[in-house]
Amino acid sequence: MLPRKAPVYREVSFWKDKNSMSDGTYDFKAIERKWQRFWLERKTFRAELDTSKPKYYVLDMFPYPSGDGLHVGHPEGYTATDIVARYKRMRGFNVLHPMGWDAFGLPAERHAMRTGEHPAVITNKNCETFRRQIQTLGLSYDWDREINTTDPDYYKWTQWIFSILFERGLAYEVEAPVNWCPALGTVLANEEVKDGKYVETGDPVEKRNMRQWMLKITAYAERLLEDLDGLDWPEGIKAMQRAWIGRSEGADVRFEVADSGDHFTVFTTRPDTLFGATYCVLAPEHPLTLKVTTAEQRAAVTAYVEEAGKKSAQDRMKEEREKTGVFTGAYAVNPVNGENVPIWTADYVLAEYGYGAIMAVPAHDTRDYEFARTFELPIVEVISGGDITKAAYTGDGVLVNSPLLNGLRVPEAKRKMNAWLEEKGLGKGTVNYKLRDWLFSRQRYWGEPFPLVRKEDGTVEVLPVTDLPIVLPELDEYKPTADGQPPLARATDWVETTDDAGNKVLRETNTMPQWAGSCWYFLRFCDARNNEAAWSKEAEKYWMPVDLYIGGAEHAVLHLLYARFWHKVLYDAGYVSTKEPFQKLFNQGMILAHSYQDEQGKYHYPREVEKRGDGWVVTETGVPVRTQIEKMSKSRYNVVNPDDVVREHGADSMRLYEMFMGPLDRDKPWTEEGVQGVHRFLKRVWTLFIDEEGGIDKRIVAKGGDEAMVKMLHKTIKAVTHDVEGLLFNTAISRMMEFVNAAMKVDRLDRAVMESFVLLLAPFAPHLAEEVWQRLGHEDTLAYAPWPEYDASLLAEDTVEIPVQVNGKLRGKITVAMDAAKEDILAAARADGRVKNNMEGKRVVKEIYVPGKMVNLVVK
RNA sequence: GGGCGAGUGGUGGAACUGGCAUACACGACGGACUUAAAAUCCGUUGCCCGAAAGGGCUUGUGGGUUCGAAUCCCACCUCGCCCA
Repeated sequence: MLPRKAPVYREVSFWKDKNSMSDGTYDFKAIERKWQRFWLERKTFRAELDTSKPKYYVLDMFPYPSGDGLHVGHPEGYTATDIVARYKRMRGFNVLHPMGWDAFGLPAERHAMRTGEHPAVITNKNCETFRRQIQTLGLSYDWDREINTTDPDYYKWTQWIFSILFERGLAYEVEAPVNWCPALGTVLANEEVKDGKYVETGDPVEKRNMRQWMLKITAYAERLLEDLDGLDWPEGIKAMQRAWIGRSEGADVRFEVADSGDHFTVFTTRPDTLFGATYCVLAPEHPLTLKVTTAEQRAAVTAYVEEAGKKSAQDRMKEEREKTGVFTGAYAVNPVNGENVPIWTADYVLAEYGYGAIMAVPAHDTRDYEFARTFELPIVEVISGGDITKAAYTGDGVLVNSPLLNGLRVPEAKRKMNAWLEEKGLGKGTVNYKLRDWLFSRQRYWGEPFPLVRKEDGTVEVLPVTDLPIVLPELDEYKPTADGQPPLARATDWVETTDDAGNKVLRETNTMPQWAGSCWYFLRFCDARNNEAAWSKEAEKYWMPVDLYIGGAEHAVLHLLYARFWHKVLYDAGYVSTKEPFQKLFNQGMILAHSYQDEQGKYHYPREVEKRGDGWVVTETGVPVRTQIEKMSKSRYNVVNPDDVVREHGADSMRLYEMFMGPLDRDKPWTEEGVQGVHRFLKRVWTLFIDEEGGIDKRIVAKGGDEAMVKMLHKTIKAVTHDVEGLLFNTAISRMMEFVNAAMKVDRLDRAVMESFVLLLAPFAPHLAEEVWQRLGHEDTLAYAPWPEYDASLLAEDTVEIPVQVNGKLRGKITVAMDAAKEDILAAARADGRVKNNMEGKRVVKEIYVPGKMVNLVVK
C-alpha cells in the first residue's frame, strides 16, 4: 500500500497568533519550541511518493536506544544528513529522510534478567527518550515512517526475509563452537570475550559445541568483493571490507597419512613452495588429529587439544605469541617428492580457516619459520633471494631445490605446480576466502524468533508469511534454563505447538542476532506502513538506492557487509531493483573531550577542576591533574549531554557548532568556548535582521542597499553551495560568518540580499531562519523555498591584485585591469617600489606571469 | 611487522588543479559603554630583529624536483585507525 497523498500544510497564518515573542531579543527557547511544534504538527517533512520529482534518499545509521540517552556524537552525523536533506528539498528534490530504532539488544535483556520486567518496557522508554532528544535538535525527519526493529509489525518482515534465505538454501544448521560462560549460564559474543574471559566480569569462558543457525554469506563472497568497485565509499572502508573477505588464490593439495588409509586436504597460497613443505599441522579441532595420533603421543595430544579449546581464535592468531604444538607421532606423504613429513597439531592453525590443516614451509612463511625454530624441524629453502638462516623469506625469487620448478620465478612456478597437481589428481588451483559463514543464532530472549518449526521426524519447516509474525512469548524469567537452554525454552506452551495439519511441532528457541533488523531497515523506510508487504515494488524502485548514508566507522565491516549480503539475496529473489543498497557512504569522526586525571588515575569532572598557572588542579583540594583529550565516556567523567547544550545555547547553536568544529570525517575535541562562539554568531545574525522592538531592522531596505554586499552575497552563495555539496560544512559556515561580518559594517542592506542569506543559513540553523523568514513577512515555511542561485556575471572583477615575487619571495603587489597585456603587467611589476629595491644591481634572467595569479621575476 | 590516514599559530582549523601560508572561530591583550560586572561593540594578535620603514624565519625532521612546494617525490620521526 502506498502512502496516501496528504494535504501539504504550509500556510502559517494561524501560527502568527501564537507568536508571543514581541521584543527583539534572540529568544532561542521560544523560537525553537515554536518551530519544532510547527514542523511536527504540519508534517512539513512528510515524504510522498511522487514520480514527477527527482528523489533523494539520505539516511543515518539508526541508533541503538541505550539507557544513557543521546550523547553529542549522535547529532554530528544527524545534523550533517539533516543539512543535506534540507538543502536538497530546497533544490527541488523529493527527499526521504527517516529515523528509527535498532532496539533489540543485550542491555535491555540484562535489565529484564535483573528486574523481571519485560525488555519491551525499558526499550520503549529508551526510544521515547531518544525521540524526544532528537526532536529537540530540529531534525527534519518524516516521523510517519519511524520504525522499531522490536515491533512485531517490523520483525514480521525480518522473519519473512529469513524464510527467503532459508528457501534459497542460504540458511543451514550446524554444531558450532560458541563462547559459553558457565558462571553466567549464557553464551557470549566474540567481542565480549578476551583472553578466555568475559570482559566485564572476568569469569572464564569456554568453547562449547551447540546447534546453531548459519547463513551462507560465503556464497556471495565474490560478488561482495567485486561490487565494492562501483561504490562511492571511503577507500579505507572498502579496503577493510576487501581484507575481511580476504580472497586468496592458491591450491588445494591432498596429503596421504603414511601407513593408513587416511588423507587430508590443505589449502595453500604457495603451491610453488611444496618442495619446501617439511611438516604438516592439523588444527586441534581437526577430525584426524586424535585419530592419527600414535599411542605414545596420545596423552600429550589429548591434553593439548583440550587446552586449545579454551583459547579464542584471536589469541591463537597473535603472531608475537610463543608458538606451541605437539607431535602426533604420525607422518604424511608430501605428494611432490613422496617424502614422509611429521604431522603436528598446533593452535596457530584454526579449524575454521581453509580445511583446518596446513602444509608448513618454514623457509618461506614467518609463522612456520618460528614454529620450526622452536621445535627444531627442518627448514628447506626452495626460493632464492633471502637468508633462511636468519628469517623466513616471503618475497619473489627463483625456485631452487624443486625438481619440477627449478629456475622459474614464483608466479610461473605457482601456475606450473597447479597444473601438475591437477594432472596427477593430487589437487587443484582454487580460490579461498577468509570470510566465514555467519553464525546467525543467539541464545537470547530479546531478538527475533525464527519463523520455523521442527517436526517430530527432525525436519525443519519454514512458516508461510501468513503465519507471521511469530511473536515473542511472555516469560516469568529471562534467564537461560538450568540446563543451559536459551530463555525461550521456558515458554513450553509456545515451543510445543502444532502445525496446520495438527501434528506436534517444536519452535526454535534461539533468536536472531542484533544485526538482523539493521540488514534491511532502509528498505522498510521506503514504505514503512505497508501491512501487505515488507515494501511495495513501486516504493522500492522509486526510493532506492540510498543516495547518502552517514554513520560511524565502527560499522565499517559487519553491519555494512551483512546488509549488502541480504540486499544481494533480495536482488536475486527479485524483491529489490539495485545490486547495492548504499551508493554513497560517509563516516563521521568521533567527538572527543578533555578529561582530567590525578596521579592515582582517578578522573575528575571538568567542573571540579580549574587552571592554575601552567597546570590544572582540583579546585577544592588543589591536587594537580593531568589533562588529555580522549573519547567521551562515563568512566572518564567527560561526557557532554546534548540536552544541556540545547538548554543553554539552543539547538541551532548545537547544530552549528558540531558542523563548525572541523571536517566531518575527523575526530575533534569538544569545547564549551566553541559553542559560545557560534552562539554569538547566531545572535549577530538575529540583530542584523530584528530591531529592539522585534520589528525588521531599519538597515534592511527595499531598494538602494550597499552594492558591495550584492557581490558578497553571490560569492557566499557560490561557496556555500559548493561546500554543502561536498559535505564541507565547517567552511560553509565560515563563509556565512564572513558575510555577516561584512553586513554588520554597512548601514543599508537590500531586502532581497538578506532574504537570500536567510535561505542559505536555513539548513544549518533552521529555527532561527524560519523565524526571521516569517518576520520578513513570508506566509510559508522556507523548507521548500528555492535555494538561491548565484549570478556568475556579478562575480567577475574588472581589476585584480597580483602579488609580485622576486626569486620566489613576495616583494610587492600591483593592481591591474583583468584584461591587461602581459608586457604591461610585467612593466608595472618591475616599476613597483619594493620590487625595484630588491632587484637593485641584478640582472633579470626570467619573468613568469601566471594570468590573474602571480608574477615572479628571477634575477641574478 | 604490514596497510591506510594525519602532523600548519597559544587552541579548533583554512588554503580550488603546484601560485599572496595562517581564512573563519576560540583564547589572550588593549579600548568603548557601565558605579561595577556580565553582555555587546571596536582594535591588536605566527615567531624574531627594528622607534619606524623594512628585513629575516616559519606548515613534524632531513633531502630532492620546480621560476615557485603545506601541496609532488625519497628517507626518517610522532600520533591515530585497521589487519596481523
